[in-house]
Amino acid sequence: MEALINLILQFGDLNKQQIEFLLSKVEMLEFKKDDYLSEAGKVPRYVAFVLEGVFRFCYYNNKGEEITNYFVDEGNFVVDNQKFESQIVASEYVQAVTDCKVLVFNKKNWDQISDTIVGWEMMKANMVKKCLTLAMERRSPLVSEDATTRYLSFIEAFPNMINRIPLSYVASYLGITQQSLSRIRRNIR
Amino acid sequence: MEALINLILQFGDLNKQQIEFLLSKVEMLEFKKDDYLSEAGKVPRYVAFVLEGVFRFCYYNNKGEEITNYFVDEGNFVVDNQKFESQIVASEYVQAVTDCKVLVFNKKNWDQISDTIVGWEMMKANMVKKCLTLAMERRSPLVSEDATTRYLSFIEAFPNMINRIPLSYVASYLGITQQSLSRIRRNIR
DNA sequence: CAAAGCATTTATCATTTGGTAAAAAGCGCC
DNA sequence: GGCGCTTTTTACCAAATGATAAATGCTTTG
Repeated sequence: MEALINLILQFGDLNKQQIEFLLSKVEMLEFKKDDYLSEAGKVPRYVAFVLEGVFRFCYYNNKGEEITNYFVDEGNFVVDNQKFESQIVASEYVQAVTDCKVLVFNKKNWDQISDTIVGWEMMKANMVKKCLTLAMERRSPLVSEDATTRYLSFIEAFPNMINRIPLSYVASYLGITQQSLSRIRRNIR
Repeated sequence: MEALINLILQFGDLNKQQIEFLLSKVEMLEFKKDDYLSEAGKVPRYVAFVLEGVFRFCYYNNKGEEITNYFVDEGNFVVDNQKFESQIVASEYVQAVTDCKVLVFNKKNWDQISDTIVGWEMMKANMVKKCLTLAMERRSPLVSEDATTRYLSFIEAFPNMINRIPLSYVASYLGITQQSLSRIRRNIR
């Protein structure tokens, strides 16, 4: 709980009452490895905060290949924000890469927070902005660098994920086949 | 002017007075092809709205290669938002790809708008969110697809830029050499 | 422990892309 | 029109990555 509050307080001040209120709206959930937090074709149900584990965003391209877009681990929010806020069906999956424990807000509770805490909308907007900016900074270099450089910068961006994520997910995040990634790892050693 | 107001009104309502006030804070500037709107190592001076022309974001990697990150054309804001808001030095250049005409807000005026128009902060946050989301959607597919597919989706994302942007910029945006892009164009025909 | 089911690594060859260099095309300028 | 400059296209070979297939390694489970 504390980790969630600490994160939120980086984006604005809340008094004790407001924090109490927030926590009264939260629910703890567990996801087994490979479970979906939200699915393409369905409306996302939760804003989730990761207590334990790793999630990934992924989708399928027109060749039926599964593409991993992004990883999220402990201490961060994981949500298909745009689709959650407007309650429309998602085009991406959010899947547990490991067993996960999360705190979630459902849409009703999430909206009640906006209605109750003055300034919450602004805090929320800044949280979203920060997440998107970070994601952009991490994704952008993936286009222009060669595969080895991309892999090295992946390790830098997600240092404590490397031992918990299947090789194939990392490979698709980097835009290469898993065979290529395996080869790259050999050459690095 | 009207284009600017129309864009802004998509993110919230403003009365006539507020629109007047906004317009009193704006300044028209022209940039010649290759001029910089903002530079790496300098604090961005303006939020700019493009009336005519195309800008690009670019930077230099550790091999001294120039990498184009993004393009912005008529009807859109162009600004290194994060660096502008916090007034810290940028690491990217924003350069005119063609001769450009823009409306700009300097930092002082931009802040005055926040102080004057109730709800402006929220509108601003939503504008930034929208821009970042769009940029993410455009950049992400560039990682996982092959070069030909990337080029085709570039044309789709920026249909009226293709004849105004040097081949080399497009190539670096797509993460390939200009020779490769030239070859790809030949094969498409 | 053995068997089965995944995940990862290797190997081989085809294809794509990069690097270098040079030719061709486009464009402003005198 | 011709000259100089920049941009784009070609060509050639080297290097990186993809596709396919098989081998190895690692877990789970009975």
